[in-house]
Amino acid sequence: MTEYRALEIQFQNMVKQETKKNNVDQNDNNNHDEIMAESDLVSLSLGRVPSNNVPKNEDKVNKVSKLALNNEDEEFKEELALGLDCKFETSKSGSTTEGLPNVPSPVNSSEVVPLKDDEVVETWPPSKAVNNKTVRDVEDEVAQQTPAKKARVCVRARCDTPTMNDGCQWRKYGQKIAKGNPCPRAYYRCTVAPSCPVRKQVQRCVEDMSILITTYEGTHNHTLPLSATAMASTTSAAASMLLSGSSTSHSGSIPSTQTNNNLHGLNFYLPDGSKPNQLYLSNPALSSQHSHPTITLDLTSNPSNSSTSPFVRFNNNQLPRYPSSTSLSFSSPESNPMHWNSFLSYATTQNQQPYNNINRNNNNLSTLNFGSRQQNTMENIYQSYMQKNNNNVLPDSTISAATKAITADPNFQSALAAALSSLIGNNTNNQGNQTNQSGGENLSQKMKWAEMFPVSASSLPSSSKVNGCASSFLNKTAPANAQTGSLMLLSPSLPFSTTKSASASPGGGDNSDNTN
DNA sequence: CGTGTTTGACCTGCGC
DNA sequence: GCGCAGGTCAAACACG
Repeated sequence: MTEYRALEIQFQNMVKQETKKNNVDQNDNNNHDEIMAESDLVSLSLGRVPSNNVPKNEDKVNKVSKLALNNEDEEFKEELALGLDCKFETSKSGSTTEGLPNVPSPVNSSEVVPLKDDEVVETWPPSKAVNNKTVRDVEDEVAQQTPAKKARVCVRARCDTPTMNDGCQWRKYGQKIAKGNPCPRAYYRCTVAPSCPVRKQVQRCVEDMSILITTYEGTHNHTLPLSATAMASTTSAAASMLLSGSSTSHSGSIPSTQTNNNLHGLNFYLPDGSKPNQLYLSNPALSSQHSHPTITLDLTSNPSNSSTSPFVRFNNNQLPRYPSSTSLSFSSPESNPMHWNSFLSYATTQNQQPYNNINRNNNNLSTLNFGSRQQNTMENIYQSYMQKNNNNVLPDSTISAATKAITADPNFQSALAAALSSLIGNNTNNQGNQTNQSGGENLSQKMKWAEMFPVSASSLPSSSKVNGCASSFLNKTAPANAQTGSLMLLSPSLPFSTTKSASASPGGGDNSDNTN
């Protein structure tokens, strides 16, 4: 532990030094505040590769900083990639890290998504570029990057269409009747790049045919359409979360108590005590996937579990039977995703000031920010929301716990955010499929939202004054909103994606009507 | 004609 | 070694 702490401090010092260097290199002093603020944010870098020739190791350490310094819009489109490069910066004080002794380091957290050997070579050649790493570091990386089986992320969501429209392009290459489920399982391969190893399986749930079970495997090795980033970041973060937990669990060198504290990378700090509370996650979806570490994101509603916060529900009375698998439930107890739609819209509005500050100088930064700086905002949002819905009042302690749960772990934050975006996308999608009145419903929802959370338009930056509410942005296509910043990460999974519907997944055909 | 889907055959891993 | 089930291949087919 002493060595680990020393390394951790050393790493943080390196990050600080590199950040300072970049600040000097970058003559634009206006960027300084945003950069320093950025270090406090939870940032999904989306695998964006800086265009300047930076050595890989330096690149890893400093990717977030460099992201904040890059100003060219075109590079955003060209170099936006997804998968392994979710970067999480802890706060400068290091209190978060100290409080969470086993939180993976930023470097490790970006490298836990499994890869085949050849992919490792492609992405991080084990060459001289890694000369800063100790032998042990390299060994750890190898151990994490080459698990026995690829991690899988299973997404359960209610969906009427044959597949969820996750924004990516898929080609069906097989279909099989699996044992125990009369519904055929379809196999899809990512066709964005010929060599992309990502595959997904789509199958209806045998218990509830309205639930679509989509299982993602692998990591995209190419740039992604903006509309595909939400789901990809979800799966990436979830896989990262899963593997960080499982790899730790399987490590014999770490005392078991510490191992437990870091299980699945989720540590939650409740307000009633200083001791961290571990929420163990139930694990209902393992039946046919024993050979693969699997994490399940449950976007379906489950009325039997509706006693807790609508933010997140966990079955925390049960230890995971399978250490390599995890289940997360993002269900809404009311089964009404429109509430989440409103919620996110408001959150975006509230957060536009910092994002626009960043994006003025850094149009290519996609930042998903549920970080600690926004904690108060998150609480305020939720409490305001609850005040407007008196039939759903929860104790303050529950609200605080839920908020802290969301803000405590960056992996979880990103997974949650993208999962919510997926939920919204499905909901909007269904509306569009049912009738042609989705526009009217959106308008209606916007009005409801404005009623719940009146926001002075003058308080918003000029660039965000379009309709004065971020929900309006949900009705637009992704590229047109490149400046809206963080929630761009959320919008891509919405059904009005800009990918060519002809080559999208089968569900995309149904969704193409919603493009406008 | 190009692209995507279908579907039977084939491959592979695992349990017995 | 055998059988089963999951997963993949690839020729045939459909569609715009």
